[in-house]
Amino acid sequence: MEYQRPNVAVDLAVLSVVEGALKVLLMRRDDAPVQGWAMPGGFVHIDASLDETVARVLHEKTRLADVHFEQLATYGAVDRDPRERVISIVYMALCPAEKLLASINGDADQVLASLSGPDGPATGPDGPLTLAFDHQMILGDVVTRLRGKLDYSAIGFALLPDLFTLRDAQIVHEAILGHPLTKPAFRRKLMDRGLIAPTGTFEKGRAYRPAELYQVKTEK
Amino acid sequence: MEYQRPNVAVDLAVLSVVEGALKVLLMRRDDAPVQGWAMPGGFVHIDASLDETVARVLHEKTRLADVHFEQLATYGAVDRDPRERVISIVYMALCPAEKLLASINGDADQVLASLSGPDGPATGPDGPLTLAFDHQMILGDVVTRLRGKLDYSAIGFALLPDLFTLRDAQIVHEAILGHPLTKPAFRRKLMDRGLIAPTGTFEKGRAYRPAELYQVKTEK
DNA sequence: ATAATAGTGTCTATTAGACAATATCCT
DNA sequence: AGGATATTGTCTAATAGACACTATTAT
Repeated sequence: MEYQRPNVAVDLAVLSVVEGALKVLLMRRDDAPVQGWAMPGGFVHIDASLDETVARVLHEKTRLADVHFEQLATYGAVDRDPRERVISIVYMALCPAEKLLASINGDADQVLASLSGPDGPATGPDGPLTLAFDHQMILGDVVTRLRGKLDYSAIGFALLPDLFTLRDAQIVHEAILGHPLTKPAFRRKLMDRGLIAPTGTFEKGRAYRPAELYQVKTEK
Repeated sequence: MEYQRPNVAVDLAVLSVVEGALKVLLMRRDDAPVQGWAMPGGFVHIDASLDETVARVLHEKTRLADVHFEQLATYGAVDRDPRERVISIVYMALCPAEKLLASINGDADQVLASLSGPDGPATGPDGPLTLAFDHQMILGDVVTRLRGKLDYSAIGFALLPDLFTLRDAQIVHEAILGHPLTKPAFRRKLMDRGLIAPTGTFEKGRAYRPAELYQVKTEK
């Protein structure tokens, strides 16, 4: 081998909108000298593609499967891991709230942290969290990218279940953008983009008027 | 070492707009079994950051320095290089035409290929080129990203010299987008975005009315 | 004066937000 | 019947394209 090779890892920003707030799944790290909360991650093996590695890490750390993910960026500062050189390819994994909550039930080494904006800290139930490595900075990039892709891609729908109301969609958009939207304009834009279609069925069990359920259009 | 580590390289899409056409710098590869034209690239050494590696490769392969570059994406299919596992972090380097033309003068192993769109082939002076590895697909992603960032970022100005006319800027935008723009709307949008400022000086040596020279605003 | 391009003004079509009215369902 | 939310309609402000007009410079 001509050159000494760096380690290559994938790190995952597992994202969801829970009760109107954008959340990311973090795991406790206690291996000295690296302490604090970190995104789940794992090394890229010599015979596994990046996508296969993401799926493997997702399953190992969260038991999640069939989750939409896409690449964010790659981070390679020499000393981002103080122990040895690690280049991290960061992916965003987007998951509906119910699905994520079912998969991380009751583990004290995991936390769903709130992300308020590109510059705000990741916040757990007891206040701001100390993040390991450069993960706080990366999560800033995550929010920026999410906001940027929200209205020209279908990325927001990956955070919703198969059937959802327009109100659900609005809550997801507002959580990512960090500010409220007006209902008629939001509704029009969503319909005009042609990505979703009404199903003719309605939600049940609500105290008041039920909303129609929509789904993402499959193909065209 | 617990796992066998993959090679990590950076590949550069060195881009410019020359005579109204979007161009990318490609280099001939004759090492069997990999043949065809490829983006310049190089391995990431254990003690060099990604940005340092990009600057090093730029200088080694093109003698260019002080060029704006930004990360595109990372490609990691297991067999994208048939010889051994290589994960490539691809950067776009954006360069004004005069500067690029001065740096690649007269080298037969280099070509400035035209990029017509996300799906069109890279085309040299004698027709479509055969690209090595997955570089044809990557160049499709390059064009898509360029087009996407064109009107919410300052990326287009990195392809212009320090002083430029609004006509120059329009030519660059049209080359990237692949379709003509209307002059008043383009002019208004550029001015409204507040990224550039008139200098009060004018171009010289034109047969007809000279246009005012603009520059990118430094800070605010 | 003329050719050719620089730069500006106006009209219109589209889009997005604010606001309000009506519709519907559960209790 | 009443409360709360769903859904729709209208008005207005901002934006972008089309088109036409005026301005300026070299020859």
